[in-house]
Amino acid sequence: MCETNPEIRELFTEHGLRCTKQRIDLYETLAGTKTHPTAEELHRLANEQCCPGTSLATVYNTLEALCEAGLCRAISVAGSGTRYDAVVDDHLHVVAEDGVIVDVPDELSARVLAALTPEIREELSASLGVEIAHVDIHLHAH
Amino acid sequence: MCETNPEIRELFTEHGLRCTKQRIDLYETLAGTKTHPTAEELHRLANEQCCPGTSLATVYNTLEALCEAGLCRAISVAGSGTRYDAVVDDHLHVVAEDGVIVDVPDELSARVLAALTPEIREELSASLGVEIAHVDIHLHAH
DNA sequence: GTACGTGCAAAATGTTTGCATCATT
DNA sequence: AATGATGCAAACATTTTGCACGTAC
Repeated sequence: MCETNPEIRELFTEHGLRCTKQRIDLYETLAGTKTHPTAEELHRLANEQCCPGTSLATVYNTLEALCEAGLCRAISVAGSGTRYDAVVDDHLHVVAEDGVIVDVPDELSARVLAALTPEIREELSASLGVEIAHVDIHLHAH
Repeated sequence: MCETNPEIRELFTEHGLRCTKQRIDLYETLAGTKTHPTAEELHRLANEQCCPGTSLATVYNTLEALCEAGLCRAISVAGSGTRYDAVVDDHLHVVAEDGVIVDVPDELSARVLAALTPEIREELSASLGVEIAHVDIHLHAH
């Protein structure tokens, strides 16, 4: 790892992001984990793995820039801070009682998401005047 | 309003909650709004409407007790704190860009929630080893 | 009377900001 | 060279905690 990946440089440029060492490393670290880390966890991970000296403020700034650019998603669960996910396609999350977040396999996710048909989106648009940009589904386990 | 409602006393007793003036007023205030207030907003509302002197710490304590007892739900949206909802039946929320949360009409909610069939729950249980207690669906508007 | 809830203030936590320096374009 | 990103520390917002007092059971 460590800021050399040309695909990421291209991805960033396409999305109007400047290619700094920190951003690339943070994105690569985030994309390389399945644990939906918090900002603090990502900070720790990145500093251990490749980028010592990266500040927490930069992690927050970078995550915001990535979210704004559409390259990551913030996931918020009551009681366990904000977590981040480099997978931006709609998919379901299972939230364990301790706040740990696990992805639902794509095939199962797709079957649930299929319920949000164009007709339902249209009815939402008609009754509430909103267009749905993306969907967050949390299944709370017990 | 104001701590006289016998139905709420009964509800609390059934759920093992002690019936204090503050808890009853806070619950009644929360149940009487559709705005999914934050703890701060609920604190302000309750102090204006009936219960001056109620402290913010008590609001937090009470909300936690209510959630634990199953009488309210915490809703968390990235970037806009934790909000609370006295409606504990599964239903969808639309999240506006400014963080405001609006309920999706029951009929539409039910049609989406119907996608979480017993078969899908079973597959989740089999593949991830989890039982789903409740579901949070946020439709993000743009 | 005992166990639990409340209010206050202080502390802990999580996130944002201002500013000087540095890197990318 | 100009614009924007970084790191640090301080500020800020939100939530939790300790403790003395009060209330429900």
